[in-house]
Amino acid sequence: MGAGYQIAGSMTAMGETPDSKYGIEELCPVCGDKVSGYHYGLLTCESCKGFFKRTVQNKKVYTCVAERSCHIDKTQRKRCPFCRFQKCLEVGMKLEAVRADRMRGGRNKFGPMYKRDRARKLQLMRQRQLAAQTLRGGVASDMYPNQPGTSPFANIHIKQEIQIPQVSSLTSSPDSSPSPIAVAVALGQVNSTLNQPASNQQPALQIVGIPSGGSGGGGGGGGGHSSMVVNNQDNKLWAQANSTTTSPHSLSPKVFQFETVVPAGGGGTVPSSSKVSPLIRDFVAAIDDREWHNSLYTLLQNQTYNQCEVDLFELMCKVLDQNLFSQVDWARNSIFFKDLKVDDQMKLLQHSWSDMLVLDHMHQRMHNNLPDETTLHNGQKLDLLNLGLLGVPSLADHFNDITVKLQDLKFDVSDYICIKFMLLLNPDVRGITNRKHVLEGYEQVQQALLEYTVTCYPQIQDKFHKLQQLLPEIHSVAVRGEEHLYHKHCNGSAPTQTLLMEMLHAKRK
DNA sequence: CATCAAGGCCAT
DNA sequence: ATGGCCTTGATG
Repeated sequence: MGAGYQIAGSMTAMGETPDSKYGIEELCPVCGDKVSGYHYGLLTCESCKGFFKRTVQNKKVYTCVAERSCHIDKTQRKRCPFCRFQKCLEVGMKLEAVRADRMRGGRNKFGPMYKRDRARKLQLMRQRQLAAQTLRGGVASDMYPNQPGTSPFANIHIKQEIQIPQVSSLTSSPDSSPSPIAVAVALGQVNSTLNQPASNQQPALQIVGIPSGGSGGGGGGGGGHSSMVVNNQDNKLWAQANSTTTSPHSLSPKVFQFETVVPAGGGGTVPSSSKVSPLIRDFVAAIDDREWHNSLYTLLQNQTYNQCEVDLFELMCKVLDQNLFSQVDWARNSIFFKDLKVDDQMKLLQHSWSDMLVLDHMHQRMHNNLPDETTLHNGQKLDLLNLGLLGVPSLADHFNDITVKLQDLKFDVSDYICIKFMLLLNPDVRGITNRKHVLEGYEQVQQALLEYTVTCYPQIQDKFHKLQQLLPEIHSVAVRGEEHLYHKHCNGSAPTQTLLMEMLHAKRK
């Protein structure tokens, strides 16, 4: 996807590896120049390394005299530092890797990541060589005798950790083909194009709550929401996170904390897991809200770092876009859905994405104390609730209304994930080729949720049907949000070339 | 002891 | 301000 992400040298005559050690020669994802090693999170050239360091260390603030979308390449990289730095962030260079204390030498927490990335690339290269050998009629096993995991098609789905554009993967590639239906791209290649910050690393922000807490009656969502703070320019605050790093004084603003304490005590105790069906247990176990928060954090930080003022609507679209990517990523790894053909997957997603976004926001707000507002690094306030409303402030009442009803029903994480599945696996979507499978999945989840509500919440009369009755309400919020976004888009005031807009368009066809 | 990513230096 | 080359120092 990204512009400079090429592997060369592996296809030369004898399968030799010309210069670089691993036979991997890549171009700097920022400017396309020759890569000199891993710098601040990924392989970049020497000059972009230096540029990134200077910018972050000296807290430089650039402005773009054009449209903030200057093309960056080797010859023009000096012309617009603003866009160059933007691109650095977009491709995933890590602010945290610049040390506030300027300590030299040593290693940081990205070391292991670099190592894994090397291994991944090496394997990719081997696969290519193997494939080339096979094509030429050579005997593959001569070169790589039966090593498990080195078959040509093994490990195609290795999760890529670095070198991935964050959100604007679709917007930032300068010379990519016009618009290869973003959904299909996302579905087909999420592994190589999409990567929310790796989940395995220590998350930049810790979410205390574990997704399982019943939303005890306590005033979780409704009342005074805390604000999370992305803002800080003080060294004192830097020291907060990152204790594993060699140099704990990362230069990036680190403080970004939700006061995330899932209402563990209180009225609603977690239903004992023995009663819960394995299906639901697996669903819940697969939820990764840390990653969700992490990517939100990274995006907000990257988008506002080093900028005086950002277009908040545009920022919101970017966040929604990112959320959408995570939806797709979640879906394509989910039971039932993953067995479908891409065409069917696309149809289901096109039909349910906005509902799922709204539902997800309710979940984040109710179960993870996502605040309604946050202060960005540059001091601007971002209305996070607006994300759940898909940009329509007037939907707030309706949204809160639904939230209250959900709270009354003691809507918990299991309910949430089942409903999400039911939204996704909608057997009524037209044109599904494998409707049977979709219906099967839908009914299994439905059944599981029914049993769950009956066994775990006997005190709530008819919880299952009451939950189901809320679906049209969620849908109406989603529909109005979609319309709003679509109008904004037609005005030209929404970012183009995003998965979000692709989704909006797909439905109108 | 070799590696290699981070910071520093300095001619341009 | 840029970018090529140098020094540093934790890691394995």
